[in-house]
This record gives sequence, C-alpha cells and structure tokens, in this order.
Amino acid sequence: MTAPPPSAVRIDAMERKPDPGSGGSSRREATRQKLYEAAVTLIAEQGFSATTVDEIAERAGVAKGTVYYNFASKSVLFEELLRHGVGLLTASLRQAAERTAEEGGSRVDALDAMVRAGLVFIDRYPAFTQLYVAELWRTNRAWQSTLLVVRQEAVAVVEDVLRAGVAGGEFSEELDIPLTAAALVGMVLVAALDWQAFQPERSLDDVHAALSRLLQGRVSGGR
Amino acid sequence: MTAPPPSAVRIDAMERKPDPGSGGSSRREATRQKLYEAAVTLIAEQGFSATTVDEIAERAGVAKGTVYYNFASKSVLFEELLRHGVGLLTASLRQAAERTAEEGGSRVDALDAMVRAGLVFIDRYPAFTQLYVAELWRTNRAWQSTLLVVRQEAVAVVEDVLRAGVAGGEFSEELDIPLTAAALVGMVLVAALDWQAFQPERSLDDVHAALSRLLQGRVSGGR
DNA sequence: CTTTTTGCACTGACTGGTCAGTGCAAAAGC
DNA sequence: GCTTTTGCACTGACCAGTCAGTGCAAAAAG
Repeated sequence: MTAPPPSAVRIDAMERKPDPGSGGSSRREATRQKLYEAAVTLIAEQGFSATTVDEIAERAGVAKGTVYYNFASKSVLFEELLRHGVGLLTASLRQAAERTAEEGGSRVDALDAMVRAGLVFIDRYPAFTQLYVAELWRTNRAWQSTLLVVRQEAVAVVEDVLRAGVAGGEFSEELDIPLTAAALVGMVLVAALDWQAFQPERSLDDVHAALSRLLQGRVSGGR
Repeated sequence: MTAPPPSAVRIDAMERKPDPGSGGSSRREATRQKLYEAAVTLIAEQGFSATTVDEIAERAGVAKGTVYYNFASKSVLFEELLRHGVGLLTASLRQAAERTAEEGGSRVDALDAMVRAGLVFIDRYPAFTQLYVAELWRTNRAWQSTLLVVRQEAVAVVEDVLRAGVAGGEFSEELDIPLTAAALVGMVLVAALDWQAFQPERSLDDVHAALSRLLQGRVSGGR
C-alpha cells in the first residue's frame, strides 16, 4: 500500500531532436515532461475531472501560468499525454513482434513476446495504464476521437500477428481476429493491473509464465 | 451512435416486498430505482466527478432535493449503485457454475458457462460494466474499500471453479489461480466492451464462440 | 361527516466554496 | 534581446449540499 517510486510513472521524453539550429528549446521540453509526469499520476489516482490544474502545477513544481504557456488547456495536456503514452506502447509491441520474427520464432512466440512487452510497459508505467483503461470506454468526452485512433493503432499490432498466423496456417481459419485481439489485450491488461494492485511483490517473469500457460492452452491437462 | 434504449441500462429493483403492514414505502423504492438508472448511464459516460447531481436528478425526473432525501450524498448513491450491480453479477456467475455442475459438465464447461453469463450481464448492463472498469483501479477514492470487497466477491467465484478443477486433476497443478482468474475476467470484460463499443451488431453467440475457442486453446492448429 | 393534525416524499431557490482560465509586470534563462 | 517562467490577484461559471416550504393521504378529533 506504499506509494510507488516516482520512476514508476515516468513517461520518457519523445526524444525530440535537440535541433540547435532553429529554436526547439529543450528547456521547454523539460517543463512539458515534468507536467506529463505530474499529470499522469494525479489523473490515474483521481480521474481527470477531480484533478485540478493547481495540483498538477504544484506537483510539477512550476507556476500555474506555465501550464497554460505550454498547453492550450487542461484537456489538451491530457490528450497529448494519451497520444504520447500509447505511442510508446505501440512501438514496444511492434518491436517485440519484429524481433521474434527475425529470430525465426512462430506466431505464438510473437504473441508471447508481445504479452511480455505489454507486461514490461505496464510495470514501467502503471499510472498511465490505469488512466488509459479508465478512459477508454467513456463516451461523450472531448478526447474520445483521439482515444479511438490511438487504441486502434495498438490493437492493430496484435491483429497483424493474428492475421499472419492465419495466413500461414498456424492459426485456425475460424479465428475471429478483432475480437481475439481485444480479448488478448484485455487478458494482459487486467491481469497486469491486478498484479500491480493486489500482489505487487510478484516478479514479472512469474506473471508472464502464468499468462503464457493460459495463452498456449496449457490450462487443462497436466504438464 | 444512437442512444441505447433505456432498458439497456436497467438495474432491476431488488424486489422489496411491498410490505403494506409496516412502513416500507414502495414509492420511495421506485424513486431510488429511477435515480440508479439515471446515475449509471451518466457516470458511465462522463465519470463520477464530471457528473453533477443536478443532471442525475433531471434525468430521473425528480428534484435535486429528492436525491438528498434518498441518499446521504453523491458518493453514497454511487457506492450503493456499485454494491447493487456487482451483487447481480456475482449471483449470475455463481448460478452459471452451479447449473453446469448439476448437469454433470466439466470444469471447462463451467468456465465457459461463466463466460457466457458474463457476456449476458454486460449485454444487459453495459453502462454499469463501463463504470465498474473505469473506477476499479483508481486509488485514493472514497469508495475504494467498497470496490475492493465487491471485486473480490466476483473474482472469487471464478477462483473457486479453478481450484475445484485443480483439485479434481482437470487443470494443471501449476495453475496460478488468482492471476488466471483475473486474466479470464479481463478477457471477457475487454472483449465484451469492445464488442459493445465497436461492433455492436454482432450476436452474443458469435462473441461467445470466439471466446470459447480462445478459452479452450483451440487458437493454434486447424479445426 | 367535516375539520384538523400528522408524517412522508418531494421541491427548487439559495449559499458557500471551488476551479479553469486570464492578465500582467517582473525575473530568469539561453 | 529573445523566449520562457514566475507570482499572484482576479473573474465568472459551476456545483454539492441545505432548508423552508408544498402536496397529499391517512389518522385523530370534534
């Protein structure tokens, strides 16, 4: 029940080119980064509406005016946070799938690697994951469309692997690609959030092993 | 994108006895019911903090004062809503497991029946499900403890079936019961919410079939 | 039978507080 | 000497919760 270490919620900078020629100030980028970090934990804990801009500014250690100097509004800050975080996840999933393919692994191996990549991501950015899940199925919110786009990017990576598996004869023709992709994502998401929330002492390998077993249908039957 | 029919979000009345002898006014119960129905959709759409008591009252067709006549506060209303909804889900899951057992089905059959029961529940009360998922992993909120208790009740039903399966030799000894239960719940939850949100035209049977296939490890290999 | 009282459910205007966003002059980087 | 940040006072909308009062039916009184 202790608070997670600050590093647990860091969202890495997007590696903007320093761009010394023009005027892409890195000071500004550092401020935005601090604001992302402050916002992500607060919003994960309390929700968007219950989190005040004053709180975000205070936790980031900047003046309130700075928030508005860097972002047009509270919800723009939030939208950029979403886009940024899901970008990291998507890149990580895609990389896991590609690496497996290069090493000559099967499609199931690729799925397994993506499960692990998902767990690593959630382990590193638990607050972001929390916040994402909480907002994903809300309707009537300003950032709905952003969220939809960004969700589709992530799920598409899983769908691509499933599709390739069906095409290569490794998976059943009957496989329902979008639904199965969603179910797999859900499996990892909920298991990982439960891990974080209710048994944080367990290791990532441990959790990964349990999910692998489920993924590979080794639930029923011994061995 | 049209609004769902009102029945889609109905949380059935708890069948209070009319109790004409003592003073259990049924008028009052009807009002509370209307408030539940109004609150569940609004909070699912917008979140707890972004939903105002005025909105809830207006949608329920009562005055704001009536909300406070019936519930001590906005969050008490919400907590009672949570308790009520998860109660319905738990009962439905348990019933599915028991019915399967009576009919001499295997443990996998029981899990499959519970998957279906979960889908039926989400189909009937999509707004409640949405709201539940969105709030479950938030920390620092007043109703955290209520939510934890209520979550454990539901997951425990799944865990019981897994435990029985391990004891009876049907499932591997290595099975990680709490994690697998969470993963299964997540699989159904996320797949179902995606179904509702992104391909609502599909039938429940269809979705159930896709999840069954995944559950029984019939993903890899033909047939 | 008629009048009065009681208690319950509900009403809606009102209050005190909160919070997103603004404006601006002065300081601090780079 | 630009860009960026600070500090801080201010505004106006919005909102949870309150409270004096209404409507009504059933009981009590006359």
